[in-house]
Amino acid sequence: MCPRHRELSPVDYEHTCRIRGDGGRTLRTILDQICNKWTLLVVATLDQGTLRFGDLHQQVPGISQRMLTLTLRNLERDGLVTRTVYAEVPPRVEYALTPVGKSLIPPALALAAWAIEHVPGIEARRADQHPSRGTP
Amino acid sequence: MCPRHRELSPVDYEHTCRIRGDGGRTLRTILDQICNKWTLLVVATLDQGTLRFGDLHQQVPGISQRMLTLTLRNLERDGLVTRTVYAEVPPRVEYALTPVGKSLIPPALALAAWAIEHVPGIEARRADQHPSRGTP
DNA sequence: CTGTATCCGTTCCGATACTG
DNA sequence: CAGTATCGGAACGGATACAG
Repeated sequence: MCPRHRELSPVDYEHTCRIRGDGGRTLRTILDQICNKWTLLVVATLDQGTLRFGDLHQQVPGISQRMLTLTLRNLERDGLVTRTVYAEVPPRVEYALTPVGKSLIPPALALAAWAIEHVPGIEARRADQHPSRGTP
Repeated sequence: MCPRHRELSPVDYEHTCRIRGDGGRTLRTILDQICNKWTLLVVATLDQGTLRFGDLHQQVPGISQRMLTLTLRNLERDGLVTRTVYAEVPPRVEYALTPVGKSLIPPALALAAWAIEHVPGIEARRADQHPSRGTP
């Protein structure tokens, strides 16, 4: 335990160090992973079950073909989704969550719940402070 | 409930829709907010209690003065932290979490716990797939 | 001590065109 | 259907210098 934390209560220490940990490196690794605007939404969408590329493209609103491909490639590389190619004409490719991928859903839910509860208030604040610039 | 979700089980529907919600807009709002590399670390650091600008600069490893200022200004604008200026020489400015800011800690913990559990495996996968650069 | 202003390279990502 | 390739604008963020 680092000296600065000696006087914190156990619960505070647990909070602080679990998040800040190794100088934030572990947390930043996952943030780098999920914070690219699309990853979490793709994972959440795949929580429904196996989906084809085209289905994902339809169900994740606003994602471009390029970003969907890149996102899925990263998720596959990290072992969060599986990619199954069927040698048919026309081609069919199916994506599904691995157990590791599924395990990301509950933390994502916690974040989503927080967002649903607090984002409206945050946006109201922003609107108050920048009356001209709102949601485009 | 949208037509595509009619046949999902209630729990699946709850999962999917709580995350994907309004086309992912609410979730993306908070992701845009916390995914800027520093916000979550600053919030986690402030979980200790009130801190001065210089303390934060020391305790968040690697953050630049500029990014700390910008991050704190955004958090203040969104009502997650308070900023208190004391008219002294030299000046003293203290930052603290608001209740809304504190409420972000538990979801952040859930994410951090996931990262601590799974990031090592993910990095091992990446290392396997990119063994070395420059092998002849 | 607590910032602001400016420069500037890097990364992100949308649009578009093309392919098996 | 399921990608890949390329371009270019925009945003991110580090370094540095300057200021109240």
